[in-house]
Amino acid sequence: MRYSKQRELIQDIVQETNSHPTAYWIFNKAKRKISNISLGTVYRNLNKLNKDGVIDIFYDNNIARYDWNTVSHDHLKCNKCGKIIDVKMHSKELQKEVWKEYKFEAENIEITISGICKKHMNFKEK
Amino acid sequence: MRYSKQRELIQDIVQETNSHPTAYWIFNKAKRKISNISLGTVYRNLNKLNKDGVIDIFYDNNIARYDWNTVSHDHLKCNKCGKIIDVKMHSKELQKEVWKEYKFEAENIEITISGICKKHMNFKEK
DNA sequence: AATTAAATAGTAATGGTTACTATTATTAAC
DNA sequence: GTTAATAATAGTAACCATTACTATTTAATT
Repeated sequence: MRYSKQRELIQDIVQETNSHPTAYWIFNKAKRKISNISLGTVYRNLNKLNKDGVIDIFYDNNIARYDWNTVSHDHLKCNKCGKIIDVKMHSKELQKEVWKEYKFEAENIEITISGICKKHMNFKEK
Repeated sequence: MRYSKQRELIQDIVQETNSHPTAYWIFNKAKRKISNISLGTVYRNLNKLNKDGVIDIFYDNNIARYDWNTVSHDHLKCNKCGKIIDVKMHSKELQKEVWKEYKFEAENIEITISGICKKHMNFKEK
């Protein structure tokens, strides 16, 4: 793979945020540095970086989000503010369970927990 | 909500399969009974049935799949054959864990495990 | 039977993503 | 440093899943 400043920038943008950005968000951020960068370039490079194991893709409902964190982990998504945070659940046990119960050889376990984050919880209901 | 034979048919189709069909699959199946049914009608009614709690929606990467099974459960997806099967993991414990560790109030836990199903596993590598 | 409004078919529009193509830029060889 | 080869780009068109729009049909109510 040949060097390109566009790809370097895209990788930097993904690796500098914890916001699990969409391609479009990355595109807009990238435009501040390379004003004529194309959305296609963003997608092409995000896919390339993902195939090379540099970044992760996951789907939030039907839209792709990109993550610098490539080690297996899970997500909490707040239904009030939409924020997604990384967590590590004990999914090793799930892998064992799924093998024992279903003879299924788990390669990837994706857990998305939606609910209400600390910040947006009502401690007292009126 | 007023009766419509289209909605009844769509509900029947979803409830008669374990294949976690897409809207388009349902649309094609429905056409065999109502040849001029419209794809928009399929989508509108799937959403309506989901809001009424009659069926479930979940996302397989970026496409919606529909499920007659509305009680909380999880999915195993085989990377070889694409088949998705329903399983029940012990996610009550995850709910507790996420509360204890992150003070996050889980409402919905979605676990998708991809890997290799029994049928497509190689027991002996050459 | 007449009235009302919800649901439909058909089609256009939308949003996210990929494909295409002429041009540009990186790398390797001289 | 030039040249040659070709990977990557910008810009745009195409694609696919889904939603929105609108005139017409149909179920329910009077």
